[in-house]
Amino acid sequence: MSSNTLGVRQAQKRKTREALLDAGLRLLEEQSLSSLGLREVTRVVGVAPAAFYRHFRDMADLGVALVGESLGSLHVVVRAVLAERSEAEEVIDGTVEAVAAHVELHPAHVRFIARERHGGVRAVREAIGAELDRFGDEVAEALGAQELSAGWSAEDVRMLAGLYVDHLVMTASAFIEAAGPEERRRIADTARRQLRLISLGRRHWLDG
Amino acid sequence: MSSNTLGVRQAQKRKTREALLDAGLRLLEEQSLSSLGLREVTRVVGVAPAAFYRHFRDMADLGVALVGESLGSLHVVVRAVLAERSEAEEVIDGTVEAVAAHVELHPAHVRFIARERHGGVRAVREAIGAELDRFGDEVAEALGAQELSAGWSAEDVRMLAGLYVDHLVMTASAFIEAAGPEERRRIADTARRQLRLISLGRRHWLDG
DNA sequence: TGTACATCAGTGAACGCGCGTTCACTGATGTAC
DNA sequence: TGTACATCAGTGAACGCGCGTTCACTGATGTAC
Repeated sequence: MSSNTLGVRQAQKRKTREALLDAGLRLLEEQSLSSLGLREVTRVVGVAPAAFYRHFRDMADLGVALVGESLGSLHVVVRAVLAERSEAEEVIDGTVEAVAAHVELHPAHVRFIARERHGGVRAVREAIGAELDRFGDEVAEALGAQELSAGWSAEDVRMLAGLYVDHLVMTASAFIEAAGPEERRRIADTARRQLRLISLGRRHWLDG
Repeated sequence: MSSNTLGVRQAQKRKTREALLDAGLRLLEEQSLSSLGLREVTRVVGVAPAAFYRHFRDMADLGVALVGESLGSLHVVVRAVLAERSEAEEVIDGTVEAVAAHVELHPAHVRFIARERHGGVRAVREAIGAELDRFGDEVAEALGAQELSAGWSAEDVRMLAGLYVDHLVMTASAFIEAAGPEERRRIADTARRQLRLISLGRRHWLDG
């Protein structure tokens, strides 16, 4: 076995682990983590219940692993949006489109985060909270580097970043529950106007 | 039995029903509705499991009843805040204080709403969503009547109202998870500044 | 006021079922020489 | 390359347990006269 290829055994183990995570995520579309059963998950994957313990201590442990996976994919979106260097209006449109596209592409991930952010499993709640804080820090850093933030205190920049992150999560959650294209359009439209209003508040912060 | 007093039988039934709701709410501080058991609830109340069916079809039914109870108490707070007629800055301080006080007074109600808003039980999710929409309508009506909203379209007023309601829910959820007085102060401070920024955006909406 | 009957909230036993966890095991993969 | 032994992901049977739901019931409350 070479140093950069996994042995057959490790590769198979990783495959099973990912199958368990996928099955869990799928089953969580219709229930909460605190009611998801170990046997349910292993049944979907097609392994014996006891095999679960080779990968996770319990369902909370699997949940924490799902947090990393779910928010990792969102990280990419946020970074892409922050890298934008165009006009404010375009940035807003781009952000809302990126969020809509992300929800379309990874609905189960987004639903999981929305559902468990305040869910019944403390370890998972805390993992999501910590990860969203890191998002906030990242956004704050990007905002701080912009001309518009000249003269702002670090605290105020972080407060604005928090508002953006919260708004992003609210919007993503709204998209998830949208019944059809008509409702999605309405949600996107409202989100854009809210971002515009926040953007206006930002521009007048120092002379307000 | 007079027309405005309940018979003994009805009074006792209502008492049991309320005991079931209270027990459910209490147990939901540490888990989600989709994992809350009927036997758990009846055990806390001290009645036979089968007695549950005299009051609710199933746990989802009990959950929907809790939505009314939980958001009913918040309604009072919102109305009080909206009735304020003082300076913008005072209104903001008053709002944040009212939210903090409400969370202090009814933590279980607030936690329930935060947890189940995107939780695993559709009927409850929808009941919460509908009720929050009604909050939005109510706030929009109050905002629309203010001078600052002259020249605004109804849609824009509703959009702003939605932003306020979402922010209120986010702030209440943050208070719930706060570890101590220090963190609560930080959350209140951030919430005030965010409301101030939104308020600025509002003032410049038409000339933006 | 008293009596006879109706209502119905809550009981308690029973049911079949799926749960999480344990355990000794198997057999393919990995390692040492 | 071949052999002997070690590792360990996944097995399958077993366990005790609490679950939701049903049912005929009891006895206090309510109603009609």
